[in-house]
Amino acid sequence: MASPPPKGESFDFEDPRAQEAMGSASASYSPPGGVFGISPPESSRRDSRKRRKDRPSWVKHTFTPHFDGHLWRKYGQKNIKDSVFPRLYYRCSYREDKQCLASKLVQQENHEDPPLFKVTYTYEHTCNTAPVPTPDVVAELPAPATGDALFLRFNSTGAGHRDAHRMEQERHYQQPAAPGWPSMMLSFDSNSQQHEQCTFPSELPPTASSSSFSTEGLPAPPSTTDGGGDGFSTWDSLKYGLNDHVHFGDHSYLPNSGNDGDDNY
DNA sequence: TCGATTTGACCGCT
DNA sequence: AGCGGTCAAATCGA
Repeated sequence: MASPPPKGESFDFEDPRAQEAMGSASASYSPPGGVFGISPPESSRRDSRKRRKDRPSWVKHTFTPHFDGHLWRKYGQKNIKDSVFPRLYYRCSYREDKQCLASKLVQQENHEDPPLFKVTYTYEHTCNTAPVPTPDVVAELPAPATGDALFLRFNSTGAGHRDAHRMEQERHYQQPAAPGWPSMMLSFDSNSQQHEQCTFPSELPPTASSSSFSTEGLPAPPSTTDGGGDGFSTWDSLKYGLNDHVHFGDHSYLPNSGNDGDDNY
């Protein structure tokens, strides 16, 4: 995921070298893989477990670990000592196809509503695949006078995606909608590889989060004939984002985009 | 039938 | 020795 830590989400490097590579910049971000020049592990099982510490890794705290703009395949789950929640292991779906070594560990950290997840990423994506379908949608709602706001803007050539059902499954892991969920401000422009995101807790009225965010002004939901892929449509993306509070993060990285990096929870 | 997930086992690391 | 990350066979679902 080559993306800068969205505002409102903390983002820390576990590997000191990684942090060093970030440089001054909390404001800039580079794909660790390219920065560190660390060779991928050998393909053999034995070697793949070697020198674990040498692998670049960085940590991100997020409410929506399952939807970060890349396609992940779960390959393991483990109960961790001293942790109530199991740790989930994912790697890039294109691991074989494109020798993409990116992987991530997802671990829920608390019972909050929404629950906070710690996501540890290892290796940068080398698959160069477009992040998850970025909808050809521009949907904006005027911010209510109360200050509660939902702002979505998607500008993208995003093609349909094939991994829809998995997203569907993953979204079920999310907590059900609740008043405490963060509302979201999000601006997307995949063409320019830019996005900004800001999540923050608020007492978002239901009307602002979903029901009033009707189909008005939006393209009609695509037919279920998955001509454009497996059905994980722009429409679905939108619905998930609004109703299940899965937001669109880590769409891409932007060298000069804001990276507060240390606004932890 | 094929691809994704689950889960027990293996093994590196501390 | 115990913990944690990964593998891979079994299972599940579309």
